[in-house]
Amino acid sequence: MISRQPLRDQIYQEVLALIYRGELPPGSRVRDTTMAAQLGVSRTPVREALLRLAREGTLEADMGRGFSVPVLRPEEMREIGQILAALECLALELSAEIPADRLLRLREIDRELAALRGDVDRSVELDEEWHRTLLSGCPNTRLRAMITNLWQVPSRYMRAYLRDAGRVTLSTQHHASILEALRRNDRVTAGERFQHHWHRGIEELGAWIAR
Amino acid sequence: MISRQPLRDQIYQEVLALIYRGELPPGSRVRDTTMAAQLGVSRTPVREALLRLAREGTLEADMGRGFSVPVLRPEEMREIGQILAALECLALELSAEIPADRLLRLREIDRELAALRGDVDRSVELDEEWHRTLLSGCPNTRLRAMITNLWQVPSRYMRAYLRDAGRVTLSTQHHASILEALRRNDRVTAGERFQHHWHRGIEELGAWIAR
DNA sequence: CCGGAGTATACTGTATACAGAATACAGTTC
DNA sequence: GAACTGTATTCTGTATACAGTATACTCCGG
Repeated sequence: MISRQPLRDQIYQEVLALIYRGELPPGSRVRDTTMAAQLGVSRTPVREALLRLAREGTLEADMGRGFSVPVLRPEEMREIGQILAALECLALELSAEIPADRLLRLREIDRELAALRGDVDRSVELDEEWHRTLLSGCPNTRLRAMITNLWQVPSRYMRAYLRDAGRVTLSTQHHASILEALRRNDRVTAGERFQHHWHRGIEELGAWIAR
Repeated sequence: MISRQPLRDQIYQEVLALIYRGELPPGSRVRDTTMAAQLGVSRTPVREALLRLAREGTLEADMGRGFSVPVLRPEEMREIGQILAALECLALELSAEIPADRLLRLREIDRELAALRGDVDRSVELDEEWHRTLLSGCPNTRLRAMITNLWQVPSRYMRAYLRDAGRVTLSTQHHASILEALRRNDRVTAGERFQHHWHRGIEELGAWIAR
């Protein structure tokens, strides 16, 4: 079965990648006509992609003034962080006991993450994959999709932070302590540690943005 | 200050209202060209509105086959219900103590809700307003916006249910018990009752859809 | 040398046009 | 009479065109 994806979805991915890679830095305007020319498509699917990104918080849309990459605000990161912490905890609660092979896979990702030095994009990707893997057993499809979508905001913040601060030590020790609780199937403790993990991350990013 | 709203937003509201009112029943296809002609605008802003509705779950978008109003599935209601229960609880936790005048306003809405007989749309609107009012003190703007957006799914289900079942007794007694806990500023109990409220609602709707 | 008004340019928001795919229907064959 | 195939029509997805508005630049006055 071959899959035909609408242009808007491919463009969506492409623009997201551009923002993630640091081209299109915060504050820069995104002109649909320019983007269309750059990607070799027309404005219509580009605008559809940009409108979606705007609704998801990765872009800003001012009436009559088009789209721009929003500047990083500690507030925004805090708000999204609170939401994601709650939703990921919920997803964990709704999941059945995490099977051993998945716990193994999670440890493996952490190892790879710890071994990385300097590759910002790969680091954040691995962190995201860790969370996705952890919650992959949650039967609430809609919830999983929402979490994946919301992640693009922290993703943006983390990439900017790591790139700027040079610090590529994503807190794998937090991950480890969460896994430890899960290995005992102690969901309550795991949830608490999850919350703690998020709050620490928010604080760290907030302090950095405040400069 | 006059507000110029993009057409796509006005159309968004309009189509949403059409679905809510029961025109465009579940399963019916929504053709952008027809809708555009009906509203006296072009296809472009219509498609932008429909794409947004599709991303929010109020419409379905099949590649190459356009848009349609999804049929009601107990699964979907359960999934959204779990998410909304968690998010509204979070919003309540993040809120400062509910001031007396807001508690009064909430009681007033409940009274109005109890007095209604048969007006489905008004009932659901009031129920939504009750929740919006309750959480209006939450400082997490993003969270509030998300909750409002997510509500369109339960809204659709509740309207269909009430219209079909004829039963217009939206559980105001649950509301009352939640308010009672809040009056004592007992957030934990209020949260628990909130969860209970949602779960009962989900069960009720689920049982009805299963027929 | 600085500030403001006017014009020119560029860009957004919306409308229309076009191409390819999906569906429905009819004709033909078994 | 039923099933399949070819064709016509409709509709989606994408491209292009147009109009109104915001921005930038220049020219003039102070």
